Amino acid sequence: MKPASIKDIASKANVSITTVSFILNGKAEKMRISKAVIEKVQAIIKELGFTPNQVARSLRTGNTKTIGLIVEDISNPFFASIARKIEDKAYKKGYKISYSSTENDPVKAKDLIEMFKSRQVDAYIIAPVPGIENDIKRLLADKIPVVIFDRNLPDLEVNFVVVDNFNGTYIATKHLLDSGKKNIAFVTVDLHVDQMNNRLFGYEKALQDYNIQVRKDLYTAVKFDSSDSNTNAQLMTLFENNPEIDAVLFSTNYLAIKGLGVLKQLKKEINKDLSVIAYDDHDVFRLHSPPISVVDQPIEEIAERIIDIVLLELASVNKAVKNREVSKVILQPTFIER
Amino acid sequence: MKPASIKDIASKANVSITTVSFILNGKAEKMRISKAVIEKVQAIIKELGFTPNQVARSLRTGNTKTIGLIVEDISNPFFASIARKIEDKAYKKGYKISYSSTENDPVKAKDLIEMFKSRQVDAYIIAPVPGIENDIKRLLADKIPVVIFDRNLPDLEVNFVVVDNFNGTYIATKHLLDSGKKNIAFVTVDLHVDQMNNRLFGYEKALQDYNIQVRKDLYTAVKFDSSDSNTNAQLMTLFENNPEIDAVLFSTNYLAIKGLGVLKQLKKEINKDLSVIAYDDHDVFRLHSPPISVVDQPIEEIAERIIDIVLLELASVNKAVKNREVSKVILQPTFIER
DNA sequence: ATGAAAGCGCTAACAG
DNA sequence: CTGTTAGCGCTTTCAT
Repeated sequence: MKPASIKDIASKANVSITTVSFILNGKAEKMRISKAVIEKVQAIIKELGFTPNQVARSLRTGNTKTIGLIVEDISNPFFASIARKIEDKAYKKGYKISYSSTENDPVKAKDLIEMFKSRQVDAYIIAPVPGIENDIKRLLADKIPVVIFDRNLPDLEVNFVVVDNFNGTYIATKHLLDSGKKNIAFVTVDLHVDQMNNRLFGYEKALQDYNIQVRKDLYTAVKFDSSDSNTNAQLMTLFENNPEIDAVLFSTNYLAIKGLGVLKQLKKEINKDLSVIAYDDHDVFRLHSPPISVVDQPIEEIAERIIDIVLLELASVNKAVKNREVSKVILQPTFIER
Repeated sequence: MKPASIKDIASKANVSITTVSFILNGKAEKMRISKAVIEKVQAIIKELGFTPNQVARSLRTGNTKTIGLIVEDISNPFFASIARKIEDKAYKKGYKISYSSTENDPVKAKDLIEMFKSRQVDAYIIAPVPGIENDIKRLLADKIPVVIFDRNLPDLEVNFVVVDNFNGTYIATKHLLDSGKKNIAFVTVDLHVDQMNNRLFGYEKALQDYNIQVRKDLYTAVKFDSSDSNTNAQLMTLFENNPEIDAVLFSTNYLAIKGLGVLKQLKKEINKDLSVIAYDDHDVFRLHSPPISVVDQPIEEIAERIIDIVLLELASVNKAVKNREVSKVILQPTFIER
């Protein structure tokens, strides 16, 4: 049985569909529709369990009450937590979230934006991959609200919410140096995105500030889509070839998790043979014996700022077309010593 | 600037919109449209970067190429991993995923189904909360594909993919008993859903099979939305009041993670003072010192079976209306000894 | 082999 | 205060 339509409601109530539509959209008051009619119509709506067809509504009004969320990988706890928070707030405003994972593939990312576009999502929340700048530019040109996060695209005049990655590794490295470490390794991922670059710079700058030479051989970039065994082999090599390493800073949580596995295999004793700092907190680090210090990103706040900006833009999109300033939010990471 | 419509393409190519539509939908051949026209139209489509408006298409055809995913909490790694797998396969078939978290609240769950319905999603993947049976029944009555997972609703004739929860705790408990444990505590969550009930039954049955009496005081049910500190206090009490506990089985991964924190505080030494088994694997358990044994659910396979069933139903929904048998998939957990 | 036209369900300008 | 009506962009039947 097909669901009831506005027409059915109208005929059953002996009113026009306009009347029903107005009541549905809370414009009954403004249109001075009689209380009696309003109540009658609402009773029938309830009786038939009628819900307006959002697709038809979208076609007519041009907005879908849907926000597109594009991240690298929704199963990464960092993104999953943000997704959850965003969903929560969006839901309260009647918005739904459609998500997609780019796997850091610009082609897929472009394709996803295309798909979302054809589905007419009202706004985009994107953790950008390199090479996607033009697609985002096009969105912006069409006055569609966009917020990017996690990574910034410095060339783009777009809302963003990022964490100060440079400072994150800077304070972590400084901490290691202050506690007397001399040979600090840095393990990162082979992605030349703004955020990873800055994490490297923070590490290097701290070393320089302490007049310690940056040693290329203590720096390892693991390929993004490297297999588990390749990653392990690469890390293994790093530690075996450089037994003088007395501390290691991992630039992502999943690398740190892999690294801990490798160190365990090598029977390196953490805090005795060497110190470990991870980036992005995770239960693993808190419960590890010994616990692992981390650079923590304020996930809740990231999510909140993102969705606030989106909802703000969404609310004002039909209002004054005054060119709103873009929001540039840079949050500070914190170092959690354990 | 508004995006191009099929009309624009048609007029620019001097053909009717029908022709364009046929070409768009791969029906050009069948309609024997000349090659010249096809090529001309396609060139113009590419030139204008035209993509069909999926909303209009949906209104007309009644399908949105969107699947609604309703879980308890998308940020839970179990659900996030499944979400990722499902997204992947769905994407390849041109489907997008809209997700929502129920927070185990039947009211919210109902509301979500309502929202998805009004958005005309083509199919539902649901980790059901109690009290939602009727809403699912209604979906089924409307011949909308539904797959439920994680928890079964025994009263419903609906596709499901679940893991044998009874057997999961049974084998874990048996393992503990075989290694000579006598006072095995069971920590679970205060949710009387099929899946949690079965985990309790598996534990109890194993004890009975070994002629060991089930002791109520070694069983603790933490409230679902209990605060961290309350949960910790409750666990603390359990271990302090019952120093004879020589093993503990946690029925969820997040409870086990909290439990490990508490045991750490109590300075209990794992594998010496007592053994610990968790439910659902997690990096935390693998990397823990000592590593924690777990009952592992085959996440990949769960996701695969779910999406396969959904896509199958979606593909056959317009075909013969023969009443397809519902798929009942029960997967086996494995015990990972560490 | 191609075009005209109806209509999916809804909103909102306009007319009474 | 309420009704009529014109689309939103697309698919598809029917006609040519």
